[in-house]
Amino acid sequence: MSEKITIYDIAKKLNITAATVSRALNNNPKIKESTRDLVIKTAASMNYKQNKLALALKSGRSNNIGVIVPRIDSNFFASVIRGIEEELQPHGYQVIICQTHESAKRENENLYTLIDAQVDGIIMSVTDVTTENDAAFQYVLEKNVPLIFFDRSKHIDGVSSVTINDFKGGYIATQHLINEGCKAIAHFSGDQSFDIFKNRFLGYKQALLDHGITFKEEYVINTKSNVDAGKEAVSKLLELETPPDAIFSSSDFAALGAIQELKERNINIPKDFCVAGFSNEPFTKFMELSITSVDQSSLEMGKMSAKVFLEQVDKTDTIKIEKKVVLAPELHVRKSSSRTNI
Amino acid sequence: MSEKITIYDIAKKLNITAATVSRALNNNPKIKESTRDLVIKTAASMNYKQNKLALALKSGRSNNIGVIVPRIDSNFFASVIRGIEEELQPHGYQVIICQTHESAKRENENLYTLIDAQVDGIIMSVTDVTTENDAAFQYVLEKNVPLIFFDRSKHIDGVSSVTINDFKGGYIATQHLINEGCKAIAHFSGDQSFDIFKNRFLGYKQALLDHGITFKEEYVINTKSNVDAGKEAVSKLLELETPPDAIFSSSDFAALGAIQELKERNINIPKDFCVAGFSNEPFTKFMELSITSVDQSSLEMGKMSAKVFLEQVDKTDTIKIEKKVVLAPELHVRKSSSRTNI
DNA sequence: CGCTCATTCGAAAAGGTTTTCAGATTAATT
DNA sequence: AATTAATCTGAAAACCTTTTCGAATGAGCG
Repeated sequence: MSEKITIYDIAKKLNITAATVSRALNNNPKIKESTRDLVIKTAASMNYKQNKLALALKSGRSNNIGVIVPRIDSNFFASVIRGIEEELQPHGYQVIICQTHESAKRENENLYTLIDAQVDGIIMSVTDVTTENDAAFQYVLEKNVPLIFFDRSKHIDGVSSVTINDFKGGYIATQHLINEGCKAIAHFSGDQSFDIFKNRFLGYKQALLDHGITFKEEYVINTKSNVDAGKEAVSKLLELETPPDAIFSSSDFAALGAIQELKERNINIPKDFCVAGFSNEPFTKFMELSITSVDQSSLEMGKMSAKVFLEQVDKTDTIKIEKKVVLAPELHVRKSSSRTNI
Repeated sequence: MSEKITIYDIAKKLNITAATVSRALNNNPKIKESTRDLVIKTAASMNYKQNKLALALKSGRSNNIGVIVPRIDSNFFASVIRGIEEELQPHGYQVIICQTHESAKRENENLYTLIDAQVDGIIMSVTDVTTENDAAFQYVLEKNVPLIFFDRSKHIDGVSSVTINDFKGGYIATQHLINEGCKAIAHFSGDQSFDIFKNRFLGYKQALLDHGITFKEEYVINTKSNVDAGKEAVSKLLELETPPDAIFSSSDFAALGAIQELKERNINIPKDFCVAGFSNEPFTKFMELSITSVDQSSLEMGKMSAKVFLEQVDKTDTIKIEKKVVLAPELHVRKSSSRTNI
């Protein structure tokens, strides 16, 4: 167990004071070149390491940043975190992760815990958009800790956000289905209290409108983001008097469920039915019948969130700049909707 | 911006000293019941929050734990991290993540950075098993910081590890293929310098031996863990004089590549050729032709690693207990190898 | 020689908590 | 009533760094 050596130890050895050592090591200009060199050399020889905890206490900055996500074992969130880590690591920040598991209570706890741990910023995708109780968020803002939402965001003054253009995502996916000759396009919508799902829905609607297709309320089904929900939903659709011939799903998992159910019923994809999903989950491209999907450029979203944080962290002004970054979605056309390629 | 209030502020208000406040808040038994209540009450009323950085400096414990993985956007690593976070969060630990991107240099840097940040422990899957240079690891051990390897481990005295029984994983997968009637089973092996891949290979070999099938060197192909590598490898196998009728792949991705290539060549799976992979990646069960795979119980691995850490963190003894936990693998039989179900 | 000014460094406080040692108060015992 | 024991609290050190303020030294100049 190597003894902890401090700047006092160095000072004692050189018959100077700890203050001088500190200044020398921090390149303070008011130190003679010769003493600086001497200090640096002996510090190295004594194997001195700065105590980051003492520095954190003194400066009030922990050099940690908190990231809160519903869960980490989802490709999307993991990719975003990867982007954040890669962008922030060169700046000396460490990334602390928290999971909410879609619980508003956990989300609150995580916020308070991170502030208690004195993180220098928080990047998160919100779990709880419905409640009006912003207390935890206001607490963060009071402490002047930069707060950045990504993907799922909430309208709070002073909070920046990084999202993709979900409206456009919904639009181009739907437009693509129309271009492939689909006439009756259904939609699996997610929880409409989230902006992301609402906007995908609105994009879908607008695309229909722009191409002269009348919107039908019964073609919109609110589904959870899992395979079984997709199966159920498509079953309902097929029971309609005039069933659709395509689905734009807000979720890749629900899209997969729909495809499985359609195959079960011997409906030919994409000849008789097209499907497009959202998120570009890895499995969509691995399937034998690969699934068309809208990519959210998750890695880029993470990096951008980190950049926004870096911009805000040094602004000591109380004038918070609220920045809204919107990334472009990208449609990956695959077999589940490629009639032209057949 | 709410003013930071300290135990001194509470002390002043109550005409007592900060020491008493500290003791009262920490349930020190040598404090009168009445004063304790009073302190707790006024602390709450003044909205006091303990300064974790000061505590960390004083105690030398940061309440952070570092996790180092090659990358986070892989289902396996993300799941393990999820397990770690869920197990440790109730104990007040925060999880800091680092990525190595399979670079030995980055791995070293991460180790030093985490120690500098005074984490209370490190849980990692090693990137660099070949080099003899253990300096960074020794540095961690010198500081008496618990170090736990999961999955990919390295033989270092004093380091605990949590792995699955890869030998058994390879054995049961191969045995399953034999039971399905396969006579000539090939193997996609990973980098043999890693124990995990070597053991899967040995399990494969043993299963052949136990069932009277002669091992053929030319049936073993060293592949990277990606789709294209699997395609290439299976192509080589099919060029052999007596090509195999099954593959046990150490990687799900390579298994997928093999399947794609086999289909391309109109070889019927599983009737004429069976495939089994390793890792139980999500896509293996989503495929139309779902892929048999060995599950690594990643979530459990994470939780177990965290538990081992908790056991070691409070042992102030210098007598380090080196604990080796081996979890049981589980074979998930799916269509790519289920002849009996057809 | 005396003054100013720049340069370089030291003393001490600040950041907030825990903990050891000892002192004070009260209660119990003789 | 006096001594002892038990209980409670205070003072100060310790954790380690940065930073403000000011002091000392020496050079340059009148």
